[in-house]
Amino acid sequence: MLDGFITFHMARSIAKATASPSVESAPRKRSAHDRAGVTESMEDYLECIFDLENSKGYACVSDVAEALRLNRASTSIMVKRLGKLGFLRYEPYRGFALTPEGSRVAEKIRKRHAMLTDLFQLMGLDHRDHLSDIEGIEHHLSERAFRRFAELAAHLRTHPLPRATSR
Amino acid sequence: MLDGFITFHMARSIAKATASPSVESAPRKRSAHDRAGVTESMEDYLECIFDLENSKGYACVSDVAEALRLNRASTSIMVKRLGKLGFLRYEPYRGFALTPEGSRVAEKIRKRHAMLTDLFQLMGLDHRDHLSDIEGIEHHLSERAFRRFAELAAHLRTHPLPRATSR
DNA sequence: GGCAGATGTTTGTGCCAACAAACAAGCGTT
DNA sequence: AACGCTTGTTTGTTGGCACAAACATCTGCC
Repeated sequence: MLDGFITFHMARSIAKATASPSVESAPRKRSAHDRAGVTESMEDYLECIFDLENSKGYACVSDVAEALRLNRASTSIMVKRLGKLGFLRYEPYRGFALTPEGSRVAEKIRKRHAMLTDLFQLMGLDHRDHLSDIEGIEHHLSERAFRRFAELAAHLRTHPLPRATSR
Repeated sequence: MLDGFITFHMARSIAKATASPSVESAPRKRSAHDRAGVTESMEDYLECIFDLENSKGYACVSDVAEALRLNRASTSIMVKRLGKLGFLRYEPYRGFALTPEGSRVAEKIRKRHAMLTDLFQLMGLDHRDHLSDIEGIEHHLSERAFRRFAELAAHLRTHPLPRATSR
């Protein structure tokens, strides 16, 4: 067993004399998120609160929890934390609302979400089947990439991509 | 202060009588990853090990740690875990190597990485400036979306996208 | 054969983020 | 005023994943 690298240490000696490493060495932000202290999770909450405020005028813990399919407890804790961080005006038991800063973050994500939904549609991918792709990607688009992808979408609208090969 | 929602409970009563919620309610996989028990982190490790095996013939804890800019301790622990999960053949102090299953996962990510690098390039986005976009996105592309994006890239190669507007 | 330095592993901590269960507050009804 | 339902909060636990520091093992070299 493990015969695939019986020569492990042998190989190491050889490598020392020959090859050089440096295969990959990106800066790497662990756990993805963290653009200036905002985690993906926070972005999700903020986006959701933003949507709720826009659709029914305000958000409450229970609605956010339900929309995100999370526990009320988790939501309450996060709302409190987002308050402490300045993304929400928050008063225990009284409610909460986005601050301009929170709104800014939420809108950034919402825009990415909308653009991606659009782009997927234009590529012939039903956005409802690809919600998790979209939700995954939306947190990882830099401003530059976002703008360029938006241009791509605009281009595809006038110059449709040929129909998918298979499927 | 907080005057923005003094009418919180009032609003709630009103809402009860009028609007309906259901603003958003996706299935949502918390923490993104988790395609059959493989976390993003694991995918990163596997991809890295894959690259190392392909470039110098084998991988060791220190190289992986260095490539991912992580602690040797973290790496050691994860390697052990990946072994237990069947992605690596692993013997303490002796070394490790990808199993076919580990290879499969790693290659899936590597392909997505390569495709995205290509796509970004074709869109006029220097992939080196957008490594974190790419690394973020590569974990979130379903097979279907991946194939379609690959087709998009192929198309862009023959039908270049008009130059970026501003920047 | 034994030591030093490199490499690998274990242990103890910390943080994020989820959950369940217990508890608190607000509001309507009686 | 008091009960009960809904909503919000706190507490205790869990799991992932990172780190530093302590410890173990291996290898090469004398």
